[in-house]
Amino acid sequence: MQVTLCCFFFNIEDQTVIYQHPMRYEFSKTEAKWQARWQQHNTFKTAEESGKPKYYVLDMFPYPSGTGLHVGHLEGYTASDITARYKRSCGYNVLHPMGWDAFGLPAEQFAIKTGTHPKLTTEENIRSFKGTLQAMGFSYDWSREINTTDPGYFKWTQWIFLKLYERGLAYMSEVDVNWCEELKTVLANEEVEEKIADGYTVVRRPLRQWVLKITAYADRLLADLDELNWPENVKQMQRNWIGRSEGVDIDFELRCHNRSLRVYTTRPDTLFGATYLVISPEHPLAEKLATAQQLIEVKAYISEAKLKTELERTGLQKEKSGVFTGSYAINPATGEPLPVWISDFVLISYGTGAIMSVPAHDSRDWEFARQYNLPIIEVIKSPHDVQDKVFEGKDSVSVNSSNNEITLNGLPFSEAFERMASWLETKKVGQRKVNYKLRDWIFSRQRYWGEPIPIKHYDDGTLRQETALPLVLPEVEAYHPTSTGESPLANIPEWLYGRDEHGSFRRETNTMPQWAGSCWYFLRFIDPDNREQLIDPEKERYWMNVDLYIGGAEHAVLHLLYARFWHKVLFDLGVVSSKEPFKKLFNQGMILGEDNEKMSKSRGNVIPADQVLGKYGADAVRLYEMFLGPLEQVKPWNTNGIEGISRFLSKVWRLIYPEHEEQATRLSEDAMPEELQRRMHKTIKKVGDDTENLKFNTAISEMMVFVNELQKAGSKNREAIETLLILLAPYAPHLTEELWESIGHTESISLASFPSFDPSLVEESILTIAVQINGKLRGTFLAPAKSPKEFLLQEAKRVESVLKFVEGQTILREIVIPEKLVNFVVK
RNA sequence: GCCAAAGUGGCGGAACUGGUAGACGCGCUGGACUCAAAAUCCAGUGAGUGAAUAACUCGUGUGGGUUCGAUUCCCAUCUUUGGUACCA
Repeated sequence: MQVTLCCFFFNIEDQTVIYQHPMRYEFSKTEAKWQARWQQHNTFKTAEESGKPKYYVLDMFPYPSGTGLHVGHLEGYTASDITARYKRSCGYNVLHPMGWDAFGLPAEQFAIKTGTHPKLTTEENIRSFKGTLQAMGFSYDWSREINTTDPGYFKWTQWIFLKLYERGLAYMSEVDVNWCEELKTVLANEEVEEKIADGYTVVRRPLRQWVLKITAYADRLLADLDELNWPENVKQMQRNWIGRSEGVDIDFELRCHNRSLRVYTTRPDTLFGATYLVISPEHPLAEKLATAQQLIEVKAYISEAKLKTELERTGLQKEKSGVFTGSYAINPATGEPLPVWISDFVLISYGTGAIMSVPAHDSRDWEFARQYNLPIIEVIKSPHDVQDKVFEGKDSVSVNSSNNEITLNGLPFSEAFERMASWLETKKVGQRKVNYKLRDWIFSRQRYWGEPIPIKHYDDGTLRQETALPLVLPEVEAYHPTSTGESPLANIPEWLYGRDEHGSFRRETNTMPQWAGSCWYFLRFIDPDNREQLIDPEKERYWMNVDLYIGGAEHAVLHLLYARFWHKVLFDLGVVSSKEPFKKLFNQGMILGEDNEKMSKSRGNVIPADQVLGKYGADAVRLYEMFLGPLEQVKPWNTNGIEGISRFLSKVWRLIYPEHEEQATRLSEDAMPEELQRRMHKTIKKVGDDTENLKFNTAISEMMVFVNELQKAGSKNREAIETLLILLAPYAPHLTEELWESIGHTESISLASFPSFDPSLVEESILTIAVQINGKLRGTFLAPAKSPKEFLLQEAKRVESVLKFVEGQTILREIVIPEKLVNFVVK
């Protein structure tokens, strides 16, 4: 499998060729041959009409970057391709498509620098990506290729946006956004950390933005997670992100003000222990509550908080700060006056922007109380003195919690919660409330290279939808954002302004974020050329859900949450028939560089795909990526290891083209010896099970065992070899096609059906039984399968190496596990 | 801090529902073939004691426990990775 296409060896002295072997496996020739043939014969074109059951296996489609693909990117694609090929051989009608998530910042940044239209950059990158994917021999149905920047595609992205708009799920709002200085654009909350990590500056800044009301779907996004066959950790991450909590809104009457202050708490059971209230600096009452005496200090604190970046206010800052307003509120349970403080640890965007502090039972409140010398009152029975240390446990009972109307004393958490919540509700000072951490999705970006948001702003302030979709991007001279924070589109008057029967208008200059196109692309693969509809309902019903979705764990919340949200909206619109898009999700683990570090340009440890492909060929790369370890695991690349895979493929080749022979060997049509037959059936079972369960590493190892066996036995049995080739075909499609042809087949091996195994031949007929003394292995013996216990016991006592341990000892117990072992407990 | 996952030879990793730990591959050692090399094939390869292909002891992060028997179950603890971070 080395690059050596022809192995000429010259003798330096007499200049004659002394050895030439033409039938060594030449991967580059063979791979090119079969890739061309598959293309020519449309081998992997998905049938539209088919009586077969369907299987939809999807990769997270890539953003075609300028740096090209590296071996890490190929891991998931290889896994999905093996699955696709395997499912085809099992008789499924398989949909296995690929496309491009091609709107995005890098192409635009490049355009700003060089003036190259992002479209050109994108086209070129796609060409390179596609070349690599085709060189890997992936069995995509390329006739369904889609590109999110194609007007025929984003027409429907815009269409979905308008549907959101019609349903009140897309609205404009002046919001504090995460503004990225360098990129001159707004980022989603979910993107901020990533960009900061990349070295960008992100600040808070108020801007008029389009926002999608994902919070309206919070409950459904949470509830429907339960039915998904997804990795538990991804579901958990989404649950945490949605962050549902059940609590109570409580109104605290303000002394000296004719109004009340509403707080949200999940611990109404601790109300008797509330000793002060805290409001966020952005709270509308913040300044109003300041007494004359405190006003200067309060104002200073508020403006100081404004200047702090998000990072300073949340992140690393542990030390709490705050200022007393001078005002008091009344604790509805105790009637005691509680001082109202302002502190930036209270977030305006969550709950009511105000909290009641129970320092005895909340670590943040405890810290704050300590710092400002506020009283700490125990109301949950604590194992230690709450003056010294906070007690946050919920598995205790209430104490010191009673007044004339209500007592919680002695009650565990849930009962105390219920009793207090009901009491507050009857007193009309509280109300049960469910809150979510999830925020609405800031959806606009001040960029050129994105889907234009199809909305017209009229002079009189009304908004109307664009009627002619797609609304395409105009050509521009320069891609720089405007200084006002508007996208480059604001610089194109011809595009920007217009007039129609409703009056003159200005178009929306914001574009959509990159996530938009990937929210629904899996639907378009089903019906990529439909000009009338987003998707044909009948086709949608046949193909959805995605049966297997493979991609990186980095999309656990962003893409996967957004896509689920859109899908649910489309479900409500009747466009799709299912509530959830992805039935089964699988996250492949990252492949690290040879230095055990994440691959990155700066570290210089990136292994480019084309490089290893050129050196070892697609089959070896495919097999090696899968052999590296469990698919879900993070694992380092090791170029040495791929040699072993090359050797394995050469071994398979030599089963049919033995060394020093130019012709394919003649296969034997005789029946197999029983030993080999058992081996083969075991291999079929193991490879089938493991491939089904995406345990490709052990499937490959099993095939290696089988090949070693065939080689050792020198077997040329046709059935055995053909079986091997079919099992191996999803993994190493080119080599197996070539060998399949050379042993006389005229049809592609991808049309061959996966063999079935005979259960009676999978079990061994002769088993090795272990003999233990006191649980330690002391010997073994052979016994036929299904031997009775008595027989095993009797045989075990005859094993020579065991005798000396038994002699002179009393056997206290005899344990016999059929087909496994015999254990003597002696003394 | 909190949540989740994982710790097995020199390395990547295997081991079904508690039943012979280390499959398969890399690497390494020796041998065959060769003038020589490459390729290929054969044998060996967890550690220790032993002349030994005899035998025994130890061994799945660490310390305990349950069990005839634990990589697998329980408790504690350490480390690593991923996620999350004042969400009241």
